[in-house]
Amino acid sequence: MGRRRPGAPTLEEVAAHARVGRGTVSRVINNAAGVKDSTRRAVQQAIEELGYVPNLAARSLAGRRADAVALVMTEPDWRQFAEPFFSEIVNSLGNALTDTGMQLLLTLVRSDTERQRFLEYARGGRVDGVLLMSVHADDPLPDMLAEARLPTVLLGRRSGEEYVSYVDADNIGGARSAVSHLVQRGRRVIATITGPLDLYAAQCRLRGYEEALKLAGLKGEPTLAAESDFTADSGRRAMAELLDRHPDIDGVLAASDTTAAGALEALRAAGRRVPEDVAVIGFDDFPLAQQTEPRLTTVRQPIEEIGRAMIRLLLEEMEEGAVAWRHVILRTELVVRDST
Amino acid sequence: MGRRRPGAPTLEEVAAHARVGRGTVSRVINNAAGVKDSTRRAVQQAIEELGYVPNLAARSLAGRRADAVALVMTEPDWRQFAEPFFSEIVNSLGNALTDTGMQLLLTLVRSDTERQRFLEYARGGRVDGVLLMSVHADDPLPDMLAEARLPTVLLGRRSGEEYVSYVDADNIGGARSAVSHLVQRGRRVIATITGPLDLYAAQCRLRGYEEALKLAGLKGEPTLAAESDFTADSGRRAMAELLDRHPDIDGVLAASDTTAAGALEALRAAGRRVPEDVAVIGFDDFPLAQQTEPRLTTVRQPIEEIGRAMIRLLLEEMEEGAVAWRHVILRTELVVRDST
DNA sequence: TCATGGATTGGGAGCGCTCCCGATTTGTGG
DNA sequence: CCACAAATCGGGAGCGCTCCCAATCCATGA
Repeated sequence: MGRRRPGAPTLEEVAAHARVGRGTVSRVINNAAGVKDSTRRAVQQAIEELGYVPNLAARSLAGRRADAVALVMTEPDWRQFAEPFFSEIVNSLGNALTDTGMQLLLTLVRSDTERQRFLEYARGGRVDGVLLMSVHADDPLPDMLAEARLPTVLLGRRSGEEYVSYVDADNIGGARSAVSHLVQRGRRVIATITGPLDLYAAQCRLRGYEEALKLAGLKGEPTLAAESDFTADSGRRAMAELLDRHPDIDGVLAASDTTAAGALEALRAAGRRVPEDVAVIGFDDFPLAQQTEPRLTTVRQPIEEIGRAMIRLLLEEMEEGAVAWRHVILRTELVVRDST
Repeated sequence: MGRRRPGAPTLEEVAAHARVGRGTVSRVINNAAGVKDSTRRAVQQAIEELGYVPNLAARSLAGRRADAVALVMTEPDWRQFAEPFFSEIVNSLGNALTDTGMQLLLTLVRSDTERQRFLEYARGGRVDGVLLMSVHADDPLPDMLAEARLPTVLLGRRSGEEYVSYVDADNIGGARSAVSHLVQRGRRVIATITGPLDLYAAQCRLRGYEEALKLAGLKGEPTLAAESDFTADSGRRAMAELLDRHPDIDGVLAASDTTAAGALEALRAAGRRVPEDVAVIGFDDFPLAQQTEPRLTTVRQPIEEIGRAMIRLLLEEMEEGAVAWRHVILRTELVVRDST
């Protein structure tokens, strides 16, 4: 099954063709120093003429490196995958990786079989490091990777006691400042639409919400919180439910911009004006936040910085061999627009 | 950069530990026949005890195979990536690949640099085959892969004269039967919201629409067609535009369910009842089609079959070394629900 | 009991590349 | 023109596995 085309030129053939040694060709294709300019050109010409492409398996084997990192989505529910957060993150990781010469491979782990297969793939040395996103509290994969001594960086953490390296946004602080802003705007009955609460990030945002209420001397009732799964649809439903329970709501913090967009629709359907009757704040600051009507006030997550930080941590860990875990928490920022 | 943990046990060490030869261990880990049961068990125990994991680079090098296929998204516009079509397809490909033991790697090609890097990766033998989705008419990647003799299968084709292997749905037939159904329902002013017309699939659906109109003796004006990019938002806009141009529209064929959902909203906003005033048909039959109000009549694309067919073609091509191109066109089916 | 042939098994010969050290070439100053 | 160091270069020694053939084992039937 799947033999490679035979007769692909090898490094040795290039060397013969250019009348130099193997080492020299190797130096040239790896852009290493210590090759006379004239020689380098001769080799490059030979490569050109033969249409030589290095065999990456051989390179991996000899060099003990794969020059690739995997981005793993552990999400049995595929809907998640289609959310903008995902594509934004992939984008920023791609950018951050561009000049390292490494390939970014996305991998999907939807079942135990697939988890096992990925583990074999990773432990088999096909990737130098692993990036994990949307890790739920009970996901064992990070531990398995850590045990295998594979450089690993999580996007977000599974709990407050996470040890595996991670990059996270300051969810508590972001939510807190959002709610404080609502309070400053004179809102008194402030509800929240949370994300799925088995995600630590969602818990943190809820915590920030509660803290800010307490700080403002407002009482936070459990009935002022409704859970969503980050989709617009669930946001719509949650908002309708909240309005049902508390018709006097005048402020809402949503778990994401997408959710907030759903909430806006529900509010419109219920005949509430935004922001006059109800002020709404989203979370993420995706492009979407500027396309809603009215444009969303939201808590900006520095996606680009998150991507860069993840890659930086991963490279560091690869460098020194996964002997320590590093954590980075990035500041969030309130972006005030028209919905508050 | 990125040395693998040293001291990982090798096949040779396992052999020594189990007091057998290298070949025997190889046979065991590859589940090959011709090993006595008792020997097999002994080897398995040794593997267990040493925590042995095969080095995939070495396996690739010696076996001239990668046991992985890449799914490439060539889409400079990331929004596309977040559409349900993508996750559905990935899902079905994942299923189809499950029992081949191969890894599915998603790769993103957003720029020329990335295209080049991917090409090196693929030609370097890191994957045995390539699946390409959402290929636009002017995408050179399929040709480059074909030239490199890499087994390749497209999802959809770039034009009517596509030669590279592909799996496609019968877009013309699907659109035609959808419009015929509208005609049967007594509709006379039938519009269409097309997909981006640089996608051949979108052209075909438009063609099917036109053919059916002609068949029914209705005249099709260019102003009865509006272009979208498959998103709900563009569907909404296109529908509003169509209503503007032809207030007497009583039937619409949308380019996808997502687009149709947008169209439904625009119709509602314009005060039209569906299906009483205007009948709407989507395309794809995603779960979404059953969640709209009213539930969508739509043209079902057999996603699961498409995934299976793509994998089958790819495996065949890998088997025989990309000496021929194969094409499969899958039948589509009208699913009648409440919007017509 | 002993050939006979199929079932197992061992291990040599690579796969194509990187690493690295010793050899060769080149350049420099006296 | 020569000694000596620096800049280049060549190629042996693997990396860990699969392939495959020769060697060994074993059950059978005459």
